[in-house]
Amino acid sequence: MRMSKLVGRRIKETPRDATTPSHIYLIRGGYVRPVSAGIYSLLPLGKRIVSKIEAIIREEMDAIQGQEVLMPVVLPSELWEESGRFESVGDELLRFKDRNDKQMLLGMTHEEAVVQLARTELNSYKQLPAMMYQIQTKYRDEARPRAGLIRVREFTMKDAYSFHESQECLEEYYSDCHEAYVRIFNRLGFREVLSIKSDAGMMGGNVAHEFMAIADCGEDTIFVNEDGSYKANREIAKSSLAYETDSPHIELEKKYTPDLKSIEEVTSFLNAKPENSAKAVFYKSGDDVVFAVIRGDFELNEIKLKNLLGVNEIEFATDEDITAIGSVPGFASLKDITLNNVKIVMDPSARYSPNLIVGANEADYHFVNFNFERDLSKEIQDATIIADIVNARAGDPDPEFGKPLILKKGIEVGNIFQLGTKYSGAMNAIFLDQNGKSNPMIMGCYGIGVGRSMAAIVEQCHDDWGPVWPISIAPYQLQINALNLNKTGVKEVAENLYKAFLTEGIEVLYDDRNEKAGFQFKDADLIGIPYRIIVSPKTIAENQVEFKKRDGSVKEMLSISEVVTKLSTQIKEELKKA
RNA sequence: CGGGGUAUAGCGCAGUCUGGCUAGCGCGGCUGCUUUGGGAGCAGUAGGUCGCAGGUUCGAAUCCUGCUACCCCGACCA
Repeated sequence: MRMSKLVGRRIKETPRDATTPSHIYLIRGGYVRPVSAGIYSLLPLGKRIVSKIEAIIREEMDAIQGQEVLMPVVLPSELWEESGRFESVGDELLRFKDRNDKQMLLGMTHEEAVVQLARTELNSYKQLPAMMYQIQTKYRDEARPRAGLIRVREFTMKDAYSFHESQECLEEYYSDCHEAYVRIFNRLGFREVLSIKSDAGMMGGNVAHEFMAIADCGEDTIFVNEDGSYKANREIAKSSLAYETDSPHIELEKKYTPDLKSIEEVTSFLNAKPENSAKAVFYKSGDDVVFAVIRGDFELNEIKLKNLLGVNEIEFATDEDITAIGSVPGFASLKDITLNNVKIVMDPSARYSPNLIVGANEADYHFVNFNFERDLSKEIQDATIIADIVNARAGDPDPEFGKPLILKKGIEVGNIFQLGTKYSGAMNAIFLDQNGKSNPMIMGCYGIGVGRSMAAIVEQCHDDWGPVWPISIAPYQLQINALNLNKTGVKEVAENLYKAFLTEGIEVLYDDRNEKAGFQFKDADLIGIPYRIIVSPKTIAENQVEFKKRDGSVKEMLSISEVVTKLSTQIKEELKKA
């Protein structure tokens, strides 16, 4: 390709709206252009990258017996009514009516569509296992798109769905797919992608993993220990603290704490630390008040609490709710509450830490030296569920190896779920087993965000001048810069090299504009092509060209006669490895 | 959905508080000449519904009212 004709200009100044490196460089480098909030067009350079990402994904999906299909973006609502998601999914599902007033929607994921295919095409155990995948546009009406291509409304996603006759078969395939994902992210050139066990969320099902590209602008927090032997996301990460269970129980005492409600106020007034206190957090779940108790230095994790209670929604309780169970807002204590319509959940941090400061269930008073087993009635102790409901914290020991936890930010570039029969059951996707009996197919689903991967790779692979594309997905493999095109010989040499590399099958971007060196180099840095050669009067005087790698690892002179063979071979070898 | 911000040439911005001639600057575009190893110089030239709609005024980019779009923080998020 000749730069003089390449569509998509480079921009010298940082666009006002762009804040993260991937957003800035993808705009400045002429890869993508915004169209509306969270909706982008791909320019030629961006499209080439995306196509290469897709090609790698296809190879690996095919390698695990995936069969590519293509399902519609626009779907009738009935399908989603069958699964129940037309009701259960919120406003991120874009619903609209066609001219016949028929309710339609834009697919944000394709479980329903693929199950519709599976239930007509797959009827017998002899056809299983089977996996269908597609690379297709999805639409999610995100409340707040952000960070360029990281969180968008319209995006391309590879989504795959597998069908099995048994849980064992699903688990085996799931593990194959996990391995395929590891290969994909390696081949795409990511520096660091962690696979993390995750909460299944709205997809339903049991086992799930998220593939997190580590990056400062990531929206998700990941907890890992120093050597990576423990890793978990915020929803499931735990820390294991040792509690001083042997400490002697000091006498319970009631203290006057006028108008002091927050942990901060109470503990500093009593000259204690937050970890010497317990705090109560009240929620309403259905008719029940949830009385959650955690140690004062922790934060409550609502997702853990919701999972524990087996509910999708909880809301904060009102003062009236709290009063109704015999407690006092701001000075709440488990002591002396009524047990009607109350669920008590206590985090181990509060349960096992001795001599805590807690509310006295009386305005303006707190207890000090509260101890669970000594100071609560048998009924209340028995009614208390002891469970992990707090956020893990940096520096706390991990629950498996006791090593300090480190927090990292990640971008979710892929995820895999063992769905089970959630969709096949609801939508009657059954098969006949060897005994002629009908069973719902057991499903798995597997996603990768294509555009998000491109952005996440920029987050991991860039310097102060622009992206440094891995060769496997670079828009071109080699760039030729010709300096002083009007000086004798430069143009001829550059043109000849351009054609020779093309003949070798190398993808070349040739800067054939008569621009100054600095101008060309800055542009080249923004385009981030891994191999670069520079032809100028100086170099051709020695029958040479300069060869540079974008990552700065190589800078050397090569003779014009050998450069084509040498670099073509090298590029092909590198591509083979990826 | 809550909080904050922005909207003036393709891009980045000034001008708005305190209304006043023909709305400016830098980059980019086009023409010509010079220049040529890290975003060149000179000269010329094109490019604007000042986000939209009302209102106040002799006069509105500027003041008032309503609306829209986009960005940031949070909530939410297969």
